Amino acid sequence: MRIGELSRRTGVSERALRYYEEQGLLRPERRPSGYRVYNDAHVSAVRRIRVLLAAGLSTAQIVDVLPCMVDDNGLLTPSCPELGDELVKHRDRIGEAIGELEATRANLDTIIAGDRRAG
Amino acid sequence: MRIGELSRRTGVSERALRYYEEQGLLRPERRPSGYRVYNDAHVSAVRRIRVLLAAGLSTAQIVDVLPCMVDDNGLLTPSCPELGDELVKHRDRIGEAIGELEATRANLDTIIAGDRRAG
DNA sequence: CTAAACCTTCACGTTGACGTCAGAGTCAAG
DNA sequence: CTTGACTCTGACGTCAACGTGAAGGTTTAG
Repeated sequence: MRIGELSRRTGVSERALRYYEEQGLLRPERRPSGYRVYNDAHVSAVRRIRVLLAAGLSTAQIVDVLPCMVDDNGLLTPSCPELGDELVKHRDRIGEAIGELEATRANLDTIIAGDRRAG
Repeated sequence: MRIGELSRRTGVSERALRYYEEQGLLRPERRPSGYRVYNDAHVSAVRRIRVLLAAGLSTAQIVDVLPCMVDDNGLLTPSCPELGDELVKHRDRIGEAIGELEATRANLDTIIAGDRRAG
C-alpha cells in the first residue's frame, strides 16, 4: 500500500509517517518513482510507535526499543532485556502518577462525604 | 522561602517555576519588591506537578486536577471554595485522568508482557 | 556605605513532533 | 492524451515546556 492508505488505516497523518521514516522508525520500500510502499507489518509498527509516543517515549527512545520487537506480532524478543527494563521503569513512573491521583481522589471522596479531615 | 530555595528544594529550575505560575499552576505570595514567596505547600505542589508532567499530562490538564489535590493533613487548598458540585466535577476529572493513564499503562504492560495486539 | 548574591520582567532561542503550503512528478481512468 | 487524485521533496510555521541572556531593582554580609 502507499502512504495514503497507511494513513487511513492507522489514523496517522502522512506528514507524521514521513517524519517517522526520517527518524528511522519506518523503512518502507520505494518504487522507481520514489513512492513509498508499505505492508501490514508497517501498520502494526505504526500502532506500536503511537502507543510508545502516547506513553511519553521520544522517537529516539523508540528507535532503540522498536528493533527489539518481532515485526509481525509485536513480541518483545528475549534478547533485549535492558530495553525491557526501560519500558518497565517508564510504566512504573506512570504508576506513580496514578497513585498520586488515586490518593487525591480518595481524599476528595472523604471530603465530599462530609468529613473535614482525610488521611 | 524565595524562588531560589524552592528551586534547590525541588530540583526544578527557577525558569520552570515562573512558567508554572504563568500557566496558573502556582500562585505564590508577593513581597512589595515583587519577589515571589513560597511555603511548604508549594514544595509538594511542585513535586505533584513534576510527577504529572512526567506521566505525560500537559500543564492545561494539570491546571484542572491540581487545585483539588489535597495537602499534607487533608486540608483543602484555598482554590476549592465551593464544596458541592464543583468538587464532584473535579473528582470526576481526576477519574478521567486516572483512566487515561491506566489505559496507557495497560498498553505498556501488553508490550512488556509480549502479548499480541497492543494498541 | 559597597559588593555580592538574589530577584524582577521582557523577550528571543531551542527541541520534539508534527502542520501546512508550494511546486513538481506519478498514475489510473476516460 | 488529459484530467484529477495521489505522491514527492523542501522549507517555513506551530505549540509546549522550558533555556538563556539582557537590563535593572532588592537584600544582606561586612
